Amino acid sequence: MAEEILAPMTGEAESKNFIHQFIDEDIAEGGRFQGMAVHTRFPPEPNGYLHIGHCKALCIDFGTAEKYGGLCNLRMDDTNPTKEDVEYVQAIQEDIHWLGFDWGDRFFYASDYFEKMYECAELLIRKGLAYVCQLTPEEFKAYRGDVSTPARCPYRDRPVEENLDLFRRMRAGEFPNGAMTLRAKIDRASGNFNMRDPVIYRINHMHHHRQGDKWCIYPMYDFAHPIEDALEGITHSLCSLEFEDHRPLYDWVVANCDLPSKPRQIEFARLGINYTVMSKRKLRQLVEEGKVSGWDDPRMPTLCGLRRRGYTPRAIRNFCERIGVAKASSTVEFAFLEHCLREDLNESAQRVMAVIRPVKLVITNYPEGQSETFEVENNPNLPEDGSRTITFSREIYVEAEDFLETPVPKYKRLYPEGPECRLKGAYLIKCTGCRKDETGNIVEILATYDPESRGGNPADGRKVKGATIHWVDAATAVDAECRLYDNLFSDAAPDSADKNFLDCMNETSLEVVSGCKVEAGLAQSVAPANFQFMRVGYFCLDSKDSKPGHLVFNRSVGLKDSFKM
RNA sequence: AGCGGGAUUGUGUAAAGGUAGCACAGCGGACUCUGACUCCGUAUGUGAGGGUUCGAAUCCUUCUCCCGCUGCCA
Repeated sequence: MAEEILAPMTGEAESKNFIHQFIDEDIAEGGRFQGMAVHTRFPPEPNGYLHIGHCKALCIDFGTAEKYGGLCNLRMDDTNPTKEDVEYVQAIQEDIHWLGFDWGDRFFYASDYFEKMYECAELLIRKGLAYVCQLTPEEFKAYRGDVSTPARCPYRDRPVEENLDLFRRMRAGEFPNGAMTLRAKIDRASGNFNMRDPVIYRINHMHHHRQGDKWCIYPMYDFAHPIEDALEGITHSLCSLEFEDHRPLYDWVVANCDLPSKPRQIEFARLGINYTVMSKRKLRQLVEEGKVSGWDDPRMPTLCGLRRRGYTPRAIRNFCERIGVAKASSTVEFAFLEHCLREDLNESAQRVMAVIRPVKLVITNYPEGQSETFEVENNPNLPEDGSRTITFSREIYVEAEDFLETPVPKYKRLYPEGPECRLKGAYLIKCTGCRKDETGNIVEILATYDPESRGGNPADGRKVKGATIHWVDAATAVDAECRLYDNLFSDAAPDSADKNFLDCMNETSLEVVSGCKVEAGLAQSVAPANFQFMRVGYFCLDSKDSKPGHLVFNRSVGLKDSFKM
């Protein structure tokens, strides 16, 4: 199963990205990675659900390790108890497994290294490379300086013994939150503000989801991360572009903390998709303010949301691999994600017929009271998926837009005196007219069928000029409610997705259509009959076990996206 | 302004001095029992100027524009 998911869909030659080139150079020159296999890590902070952007990082982290025959660890980067929760730890693991990545037995928590990090901090103090600072947060900000003014700190030259004593008392819980910090002594005048004596430990009297109340001081990311990497023997620590400025600090920690290995940080551009909000903070806001039903709302770009919208692991991973890796920040078109999904679904999804906005069609020359059945294939690309039996009779439902009283140019569907059309898998019909109610709405389409075309094949082999039309039998069809989901911000301009994202989040991204008609057998497989249509021309069952089956609809359906004429 | 990055067609990404290619999106057409898929065709690109070279997206130089950083977040 995993292999199936892992198999690439396209036969494109594997090309080297700039990360591979860096690694090749590292391997070629030997040096600090002498004899080490390439080892990467995926380090999410358990403060939210994984989204499509994380998948890019996942593919890079796991993919790079795989390419070089190395390993990739999964590590919860839980150094700040303020935002973290166990709820997320399990969800993250599930989502990663769903995508088909496997970290084997290499699952770690950064917080399990707290003792070692503390030792590193004491080491820095003893080396005269760290000091306890008692500036209040407000003072700290005021003393930070600016591009032309170096930072100041009156506590910078505190004697080593005093620093050690204070730091130990910080750990012992003698001081309240914010009373003091441990700072690295680096360069108060650096143009890179990360190097201006950065805070490496802060006091936070708070229960940690894993460490409980053992600690009241917590290491900062910049200090903790290189230690985590080094302890796990990571050779290449791949992260996104905004950490570029932090690399000197990463290297400083690695150089000064007497660590077992010297990992290298390499940065790449994070994923941006137009019309899509990727900020974890904002996604959380949507959840907390009830704008969506949860992290797995099908409109969310979270992996669990995409899953409910019908995305497959294969499609998502293929997408992430095909968008490439570079350092230039970029925005991929949402249409490409959809393409990758269609590509996968076209191969794998079982077909079924359903009509979203049904109109009755009466076959006037078909005997009343008669019915018959047809065998139709479930997937033309996958004969092994078998077939199913569908019922046909005098009255059926077709899509409202499959009929036009007066056709537009190139319209190949039903209209009076129009071309012969094929009812998929059943018969050839010709439209003869329609019936309207007093307000002019079309309530019934009238047609005649060719009894000599059972199965959709005319006896004389003539070519069918019209289109093939999907239908469901009126007598046996089951009512369903369809939920048409669009991406969260389909109506928003690409950049406004970020600006007024809550305003952009509106009901247009979800349209509920009742009175849809589906094949009887299909409705039985899920109760209640509740369908989610994606705007890419496929839809899925939103079954209770969260394992949607894909069903191909006869053409693109979408909120703004009815078929082109 | 200081520091760090970046710029190849509408979008993303290749081309390590030698024909600017691929994918998506677009447009046109063919095919088709899904207006899907597939296939064929087509338009659009090396940010700007100088230099080195037989030859530059690639090397040098000047400029322009874009992004990130001034949390006791990650």
